[in-house]
Amino acid sequence: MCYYNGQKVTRAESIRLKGIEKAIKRYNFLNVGVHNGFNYAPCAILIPSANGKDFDIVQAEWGYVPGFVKTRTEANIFRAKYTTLNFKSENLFVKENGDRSMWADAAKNRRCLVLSTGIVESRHVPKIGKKGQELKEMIKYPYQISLKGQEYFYLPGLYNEWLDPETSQFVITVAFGITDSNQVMSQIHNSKKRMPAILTDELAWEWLMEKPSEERLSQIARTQIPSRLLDFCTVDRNYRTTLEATPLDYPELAPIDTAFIDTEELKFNHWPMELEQLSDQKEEMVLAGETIPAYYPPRINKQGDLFS
DNA sequence: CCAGACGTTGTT
DNA sequence: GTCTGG
DNA sequence: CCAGACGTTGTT
DNA sequence: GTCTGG
Repeated sequence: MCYYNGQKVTRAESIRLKGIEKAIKRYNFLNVGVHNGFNYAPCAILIPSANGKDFDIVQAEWGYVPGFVKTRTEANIFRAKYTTLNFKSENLFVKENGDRSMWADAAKNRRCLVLSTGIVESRHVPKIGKKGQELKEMIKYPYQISLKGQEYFYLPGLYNEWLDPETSQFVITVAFGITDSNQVMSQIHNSKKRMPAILTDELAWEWLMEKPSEERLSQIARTQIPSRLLDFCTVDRNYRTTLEATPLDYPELAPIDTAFIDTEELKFNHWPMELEQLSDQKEEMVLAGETIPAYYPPRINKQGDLFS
């Protein structure tokens, strides 16, 4: 799984996908180093534009809420009960038991892309006792993982929307797909060997704009990026309060093994052997004109009462 | 994912 | 330790 | 028929 | 809303 995602596009003035650019400078929710999924914070997603030939960048709450939920209160109750920050890409249309999955309708009709500038996962290392023995207690070392040479990348998302009758806000909620981790991610996220699917621009476009078969959509959602295309570094443990992934070295920590990297078997070999460098050589983002403020959802407990 | 609770009673 | 709520 | 679930994990 | 389990 993956519950911490960065959307800190500080250097680019636009988001590009397959040659199409959209300005982002008016969206102030796009400059966040780490979104905490459990805050259902506003985040940026790409959805197809009305003409079907282009995309729009819109705001969504991270934490998918299914269609039968129509009010903020019901949504909060649902989210308090279920974790819908991610969907298992293996279960995009069909559950393990063969039933149609809860995601199927969105997978067919409401696909989107979740922008990422780096995800955060923790590596669990056993504490060492006084006599050098491994203890059951784990020390957690957070890592930020990103894509070599790219300022941002795309995760396959599913969204849903409802008109909140209380606030007249149009609410979009979103989840992104996770798959088996590759060899590097298995060492970092070693407690649960899962990671988000990371898409090439080609696959992102196909997921967002085309009408692939269920089989093909499942395949795209399960895309497993090769280890050698990932960048990673340890970051400061306070990332959840600062909402920033600040690189920090932990000298006591054994390095991640990358000796295998050229021979890693690619299970879902959608990725080109060499990643084309998109090289966003853009200047510092200049906030100009009117800024669209982020809308933070009200928090409501199980009784439906507001709290801060 | 982390932080915090972790018990009993009564009550429309 | 383990479960739950956010 | 109604009541309840509807998600992700986990495991040596 | 819709499906499943009892």
